[in-house]
Amino acid sequence: MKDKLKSIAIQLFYQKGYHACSISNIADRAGIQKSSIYYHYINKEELLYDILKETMDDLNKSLHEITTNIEGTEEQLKAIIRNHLNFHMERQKEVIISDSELRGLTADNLRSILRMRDDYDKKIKEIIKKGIDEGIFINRDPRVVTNAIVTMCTQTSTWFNPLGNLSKDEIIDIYTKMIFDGLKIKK
Amino acid sequence: MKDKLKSIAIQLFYQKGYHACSISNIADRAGIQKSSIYYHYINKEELLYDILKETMDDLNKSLHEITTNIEGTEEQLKAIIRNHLNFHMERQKEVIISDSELRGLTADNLRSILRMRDDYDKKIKEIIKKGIDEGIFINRDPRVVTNAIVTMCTQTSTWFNPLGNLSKDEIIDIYTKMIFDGLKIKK
DNA sequence: GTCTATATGTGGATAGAC
DNA sequence: GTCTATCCACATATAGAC
Repeated sequence: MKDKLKSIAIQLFYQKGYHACSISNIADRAGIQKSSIYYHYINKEELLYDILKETMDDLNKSLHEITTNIEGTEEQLKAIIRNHLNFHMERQKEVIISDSELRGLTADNLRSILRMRDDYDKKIKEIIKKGIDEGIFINRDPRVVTNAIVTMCTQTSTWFNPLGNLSKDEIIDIYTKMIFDGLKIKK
Repeated sequence: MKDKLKSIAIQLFYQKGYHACSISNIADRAGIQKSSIYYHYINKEELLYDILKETMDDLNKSLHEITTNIEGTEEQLKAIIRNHLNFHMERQKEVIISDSELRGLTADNLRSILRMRDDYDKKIKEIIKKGIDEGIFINRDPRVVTNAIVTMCTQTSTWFNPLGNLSKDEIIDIYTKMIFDGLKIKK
């Protein structure tokens, strides 16, 4: 039931927003009384935190896999982009909640999630830096470059349509080429 | 007072989120009773809609200025990117509300805002298409390319720090170069 | 592990005086 | 244009039975 509640909450927090979705809404859909929810979660925030924590954990784990198993700066960055895009197109609801409902967390929980997010971004920034040092990437502020890449990939969660006429792989291909080579035809 | 209420609402909707911010919160900060708000706005949603509408209006106007006053596909796209970035770094609160609180709108109001947003995106897509036809941009799905560019620029609203050590112009410069030429040093 | 019943607060919104 | 007073619905959360 705890898992069921979580997946209902993901659906409803995504659809209506955390504050617009009540404990009753979740209970109704689970077919239990709202008071029964408090057996599984001490309060509403813990339910939100559980979702955010799991999502960030999974994302960070997938990044760790890549940095330990793939060699070469450019290949690493390509794999990271592919992974980030896949993750955000596959788990659209969770990542949209992660991006818009952090204000629903109290201070400690917020800190914990922000630290995970910072760790993730920092690892990518280090790879960009490495590429600049190795002379394969153009020397531009790594913080800004990282933000640009991460945010554009993250936002696929908001517009990607699994039933649309473009597959995830086609989008990954376009994004990768755009990031590495840009828009313009070189003379 | 109506303007004052709007600017307080922008601040609070941004900080706490639309549903987490009550009419009382806004009234308190304005130094009036909550019932007095209903003299200016018929309900809470109209206040949200007023903010979103004005923001989208301003954004669309600025885009129209560019497409009528600037010649050349590449120069137009550069100006659009510069404008979009400037707008999103200058009006961070409003655009973040625009991006996260659409669910607070009822059907008619939502349709109206979405149409404005679609118009905006469509104009950019047309310019990308034109650049492809003219042989200056690489032939990739214009919808995807537009989304990539627009979303990465929009998200500066979430991380740009006006007090940070990078100016808006420096960020615009980096973004423009990344979009047109990518990350990699060409051999 | 889920139920019924309930406490308590606060939400958006309206009526009518000044 | 702002006030006081009030309505009613619904929010989160708890107590205690089954």
